[in-house]
Formats: sequence, structure tokens, C-alpha cells
Amino acid sequence: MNADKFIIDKLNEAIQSLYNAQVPQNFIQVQRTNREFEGDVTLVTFSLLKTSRKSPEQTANELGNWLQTNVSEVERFNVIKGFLNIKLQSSFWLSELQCIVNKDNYGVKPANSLGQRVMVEYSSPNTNKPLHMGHIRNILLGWSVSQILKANGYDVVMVNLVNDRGIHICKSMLAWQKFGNGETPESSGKKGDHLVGEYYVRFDKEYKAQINQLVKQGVGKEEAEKKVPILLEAQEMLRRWEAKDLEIIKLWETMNGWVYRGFDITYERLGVLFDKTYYESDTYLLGKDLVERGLAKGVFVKKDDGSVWVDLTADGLDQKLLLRSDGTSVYMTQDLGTAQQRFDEYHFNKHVYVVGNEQNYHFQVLMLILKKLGNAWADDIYHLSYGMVELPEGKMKSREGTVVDADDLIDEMVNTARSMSEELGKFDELTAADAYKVINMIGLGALKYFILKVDPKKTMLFDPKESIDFNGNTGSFIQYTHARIKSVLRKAAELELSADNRLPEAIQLNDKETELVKILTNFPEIVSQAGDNYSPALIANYIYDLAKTFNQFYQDYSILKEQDKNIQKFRIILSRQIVRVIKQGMLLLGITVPEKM
RNA sequence: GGCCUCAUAGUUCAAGGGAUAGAACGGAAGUUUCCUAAACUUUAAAUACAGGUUCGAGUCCUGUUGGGGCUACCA
Repeated sequence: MNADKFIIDKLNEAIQSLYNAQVPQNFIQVQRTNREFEGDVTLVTFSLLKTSRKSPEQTANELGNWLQTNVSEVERFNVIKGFLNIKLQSSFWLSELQCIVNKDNYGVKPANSLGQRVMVEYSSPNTNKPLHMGHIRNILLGWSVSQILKANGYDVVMVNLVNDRGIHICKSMLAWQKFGNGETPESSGKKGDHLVGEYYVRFDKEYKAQINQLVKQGVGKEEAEKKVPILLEAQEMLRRWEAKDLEIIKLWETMNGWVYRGFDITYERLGVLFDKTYYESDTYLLGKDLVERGLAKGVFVKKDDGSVWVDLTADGLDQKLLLRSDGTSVYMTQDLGTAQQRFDEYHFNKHVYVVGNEQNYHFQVLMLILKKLGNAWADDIYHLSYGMVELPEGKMKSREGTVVDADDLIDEMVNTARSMSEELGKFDELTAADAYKVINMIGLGALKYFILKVDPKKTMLFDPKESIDFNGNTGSFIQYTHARIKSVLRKAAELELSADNRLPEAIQLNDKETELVKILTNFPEIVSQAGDNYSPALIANYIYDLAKTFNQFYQDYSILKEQDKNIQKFRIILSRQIVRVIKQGMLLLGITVPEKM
């Protein structure tokens, strides 16, 4: 947005000179000129009318005239209704492009760190079942937002919180004990998390069967659901776990170990990492001292049965339980404790929780309680709330087998990438190892881009079949465009055309060239906005725009066959910057781009 | 019931209170004299409904309808 800032400065001078006045910053509304009009930047004059005391057209004309006579970078202007469209000289855009060329880490690494630490929690799986579609959205968002924050100068700490304890974990353990016959990932060849997940499903099946049996015996349904023998066994197992029963702990460690190894494979395939992993079995007792603090401050109240509550009705919320009557804590209490622990440990300036929007209320309450406890840093917590992923057939329910498994989905994407590439004969010149790398990049790129291009907070529809369409606004279109530009540049190098990065000065840019430079100069602004809004979607749509605009440009203008050497040189340097920005932008989405495909 | 959220072409997504609401897929019709046709061009097609605020509303406010979520001594 350098051009905007430039024009805003000049407009300030113009207003001072013409009307002898100064206006607040937000009164000068500058935007990109719509495609159907001539111009680069546009001033909306309505907010200036009180200052100019003229009609919109008159104001626009006066300002336009002033700019044209006093600012050499302004080539010409036109006025339509209250809009002043300003066209800048080619030389302005050339110098803008030269700035980009000269910056090593254009848009992705600020000159200096902000010295601010931000913690990003994402993924946060349960250890009783494999990762699914919803987790994928979480993981991709968490990773991408972390990269974007880094690009904005933050020191990012990526953390995972594994929910490795509780009744649901005991359910799969119990089912394995009963029906597993000693099956292990090694003996069965199954991925650990999938194996454990199967026993979780098995438990549910058995649980339902036992309910039906009880109902048949004349027990009421509600009562039956609570008195099912297998559920009572699971509860007993949880009790023994909490009592640190050696046999149970050993089983728990073994089965969780299988799951972790399974998760690690999935994380690796998705290309994500964590700086630190927290386990709920370590943290579930945290938060009790906060309860004491709250009671002492009078923020919490203890009821006659010993349970502890916080009353948030004055804030428009409900009462919330923090300690059960038996003295054990609940999810909220643990989360409060965990947040406090992390703050004490890291003194973060921001803490981003990537968690689904079904927990909006939970986080609202969490932040409010932390604030009531007197923690100013509660305001630095941001719940990156994302919408559900829906399937064309309807809701995903893990117990009903309508989930899309993360590993299966990745396989499907990569396999489709392979068969499409083979069909098009793309790998004829690549070694098997290179081809393998490329199809992984394509398959995963398609998946990641499809998920991340959607505004996080919106519910999105994921159609596995459609996502593997490699046409249109997709990751593979961008990867392909990147590979093609690379190919042009290789050819240019072979022909020994313009090796250096010094732009010629006296050339006239056409519309598409100017547009490309405009888009390129916008990159840092987009990265910054994406960071402010925690939204990779802004970057995804930006890169698509860049790639598409290049394709349009290249359809009409030549590079290798261009006769004018100065123009040719400009176009080669421009192309270099485009591939650079595409590559860096995609990296912020966690997507790698192949050199050839 | 209460609270939160969403509603844009046939479909999936865009649009910091600004001009004639953009793309993509699918439909119709075209285009290989520089790279790699996974491309490009043209074309038909949308702001759920009713009010309000504003010079100006897809965007803000109110109501209606419809979808989703939350409202556990589960996590």
C-alpha cells in the first residue's frame, strides 16, 4: 500500500494548501481504483466536503488539479461523481518494484523483531481416536497463523495440548482389554491411532448392545444408560487410573504410545511441528489454587455441598461450576490453571487458542474469569474460533462412521494427484523420487489451499470429490503457475537474458504490468492484515489474484520474444518477483511449491 | 426458552460504509507464432424477507424466516 500512503501524504498537503485546513487521518479515504476506470488509486471525496465546502465533483477536480501540477509522480486524473481517480507515472511503479527487488525478505521477515512473544495452541487431539477432517482445519489454521505471525515479527511458540485422560480414554482401553486379544500396531500392521480408535467404536457398539439388553429386561432407558455394566467398568478403570493403579497406568502408557506414534506420522505428512506438547494428565489438577484465590477475593462462591461456582449473570452469562462437590475440578478449572501456568512460564504478549466455535462460550467465560481474578493479560488471549467442516451428506459423527479420516483424506488427495499427473504425462522427465515429492506437494497443496482459502470463522463445506478438482481457485493452479513462470525464467537464463536485477528507467508500463506491480507492492500489507485478523484466507486469495493476473498478462504479452530489450528485462525481473512472492506467500499457508510439475 | 453465529449466481467461495457486488466450478461459444493447454478469452446467472440509520448499505440497527452452535458436577 505504498502508493496509498504516498497519495495520502500528498493529499494532506493539497488540503492544507487549497483549504488551509487539516483533516483527521480517516477522512482521507483512499482505495484501489476499480478496474473499469482509468487510474491507480482513488480518493472518495464525501468525507472532505465539509472541509472544502464545495460539491463532490468540484472538490475532486480541485484536488486532482493540485496533485497534477505539484506532484510529478501523478500522470493524470479523472473525476467520476465524487471519486477522484489518480493515475501515477510508470516511473513511480518502477521504483516501487525496485524496492521489492532490493529487499531480501520482502514481506515475510520484518527488519527487526517486535520482541513480543505469542503462544499458539492448536491441534489439541484426544488420544482415543484418529484425527479427522475437523482436526485438519484446526492444524492447518494453527500452523499457518503461526507462520503469519512470525512474518509479522512475533516470536511464536507453537504448543499442543493432548487430552490423554478421562473416561473416553478408558473406554477404548477397556474394549481393547476385553476384545483385543493382544492386538498391537506391530502385530496387525495398523496405524496406532487407528487401532485405538477401532476399540473406541467397539466400546460404543457393546455399550449400545448392553443398553438394549437391559431395556429388553424391563429397565427404563435412562436408567439403563447409566447402569450398563461396561460403562461402570470404564468408570472403575478411570478411578483406578486416578489412584495410579500400576496395571492401568501401564496399559494407558502403552496404548497412548501407539496413538502418539500415529499422530506423529500425520503431523509430519501435514508438515507441522510443535515447540512444546502439554499433556492433560499433567495439568488436570492445575487450577485449584486459582479457585482458592477466587474464593479469597470473593469472586467465587462455595455452596453448602462444597461445590464452587462463579456467578456471571451480571455479565449476561450463567453460573459456572469450578469445583465439584467432591472437590475435583472440571475442564474450565484446568484451563484456567493451564493459562496461568503458561503465563507464568512464558509471559506471553498474546495467546492464541485455535479451537472450534462450539467452544465460543467456554472461552468467553474463561477470559472473563481470568479478568475477574485480576489478570490484565486476560485481554491478550485470542480465541481463534473456526467453523465446522461439513460434508455434502451432512454432519460428521465419529460414532456413526461418517467422519472423514485425516490419513485417508491425505492418501486420497495424493493418489488423485498421482493419477492426474500420470494421465497428463507430467512425470516423463522426472525421476521416481522427484515425482513422489511433487505429487505429495500437489495433493497436500490442494487440500491445504482448499481449507485455508475459506474465512476461518465460517462453516465450510468440504466435498472430497470437488476438492480434488485441480482447476480454478485451487492450490494446484497456483503451483502450476509458479512452475510455469520458473520454466520461463530457466529458458531466459539459457538464452542469457538479463541476469541482473537493475530495472531500466525509461519504459512505459502497460495496464497488466502496472497491475502486477501494484499487487506485488501490496504483499506486506496483506501479510500484516492476515496477522491482525488471524486469517490465512486473505493470503490465499491474494496469491490467487497474483497468479491469475500473471496468466492473463502472459497470454497477451511476450517475455522471451519481446524485441525491446528494456521491456524484456523489466518483464523478467517482474516475473522473478512474482515467483518469489508466490513461493513465500504459499509458505505462509504451509504449502510448498515445486520448481517443476 | 435464553445466548451466540451464519444467510451472496445452480454449486463452492470473495467484497476494510463507497462507483455497474468479484472469482472459480458447472452451462454455452471460442483461442496453441515466448513457458508446461492443470492456461486464456467471451457469455448467461446472486445480496433470504420487511423496515430503519446514511449523501451512499451485501456490510451498521430492529423485526421476521431459515441453518448451525452453546446453554453438563463431560472434556
